[in-house]
Amino acid sequence: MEPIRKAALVKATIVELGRAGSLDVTVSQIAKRAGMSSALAHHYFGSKEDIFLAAMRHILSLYGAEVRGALAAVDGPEARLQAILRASFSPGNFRREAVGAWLNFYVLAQTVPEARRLLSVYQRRLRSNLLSCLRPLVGVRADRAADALGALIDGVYLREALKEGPPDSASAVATVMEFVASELGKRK
Amino acid sequence: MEPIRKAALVKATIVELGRAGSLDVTVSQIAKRAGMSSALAHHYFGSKEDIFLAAMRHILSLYGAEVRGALAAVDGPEARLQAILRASFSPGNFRREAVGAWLNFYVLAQTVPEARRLLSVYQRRLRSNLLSCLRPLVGVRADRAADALGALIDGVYLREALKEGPPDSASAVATVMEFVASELGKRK
DNA sequence: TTTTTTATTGATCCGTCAATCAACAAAAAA
DNA sequence: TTTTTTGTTGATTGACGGATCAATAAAAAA
Repeated sequence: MEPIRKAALVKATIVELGRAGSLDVTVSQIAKRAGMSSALAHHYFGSKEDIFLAAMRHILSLYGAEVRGALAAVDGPEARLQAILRASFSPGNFRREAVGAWLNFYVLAQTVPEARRLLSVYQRRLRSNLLSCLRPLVGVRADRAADALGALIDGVYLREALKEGPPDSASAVATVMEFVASELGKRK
Repeated sequence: MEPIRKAALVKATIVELGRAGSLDVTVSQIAKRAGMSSALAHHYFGSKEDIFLAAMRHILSLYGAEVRGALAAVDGPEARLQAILRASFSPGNFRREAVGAWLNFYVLAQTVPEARRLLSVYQRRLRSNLLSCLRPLVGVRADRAADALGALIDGVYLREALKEGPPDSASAVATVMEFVASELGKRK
């Protein structure tokens, strides 16, 4: 039962986090959505914080898997770059709940060291992925470009959280591609 | 007394928000830092939410003033663009507390309509400022570029919230400038 | 079959906190 | 001076929520 319950709770947490748009979500709400009592949630995870962290790990590993999959399917720095971006804004990651949850993970990271660590891991991995694509393309400028591109992706996520209506992957990718294209010196 | 007390509370709110890194700041904490009782805080502002909104307006208007001032001092689209960026990352805005507060305003905007409205106003104004600089420089690509640049600025703020140590204005501006430079087709 | 482990919940405890209120002080107006 | 307005707080209320616990059922092991 344990793995099933935990998975249900993690999923429910992400939904509730996205719905509420803040960390002010009660364990009872989460448990209810996952179809169990709050006591059971506490039984499997020790605390509310642990539930949040599990949800964070889930989203992060989902994202990681998607990127890895996309990278495995293509060849060459430009194609790889594009793959990373498409994965970053794929419907799996770039959806209301996930975006809402994401924003809150940043907040969580302000107070919970483990959350901060997880977010740092994500940032470092993204950076190193971007760097390996950019280095062959823009040489020494790759470092700065990777920083900018990473920040840009996060910024697009952040702004999506404010918009209403369903997220628009295509437009998000287009916005980021605009940056990449000009960075690579290609004008259409 | 009213304006003095209110100002003190607003300032204290920003400090506490930055310190805690979340909206989980009690009225008592804020009031204490501002040198008064929580009851008095409630007396002058009706509710905690009003205090947050006042703090938000304060930061936003501070930012607006800085940008306006910087714009008034220069001429020509490129110089104006640079002025906006320098103002965005000037020590006045780009400091620990303000950045921490900023992140939380995004969270607040998820639930409080007025907060969302304020943030939208900021975004629109920034966008229109950027657009007026970019249009003469990159023509039809200006729209997308303005979106990207706006998101990039927010993204740099977001990431700053995660870093430890004092914010580094220079490096932030450099990162964003990297984008602008390549957008304008200028390689160094 | 008896015993132990696992799954589950309702009720409850304990702390926190926004908001209110009664009371008091002090300045301003009458 | 008396009265009113303004400034201020300690104490209290009422609600909420994380965590714990006692109790029950059901499955697994002995």
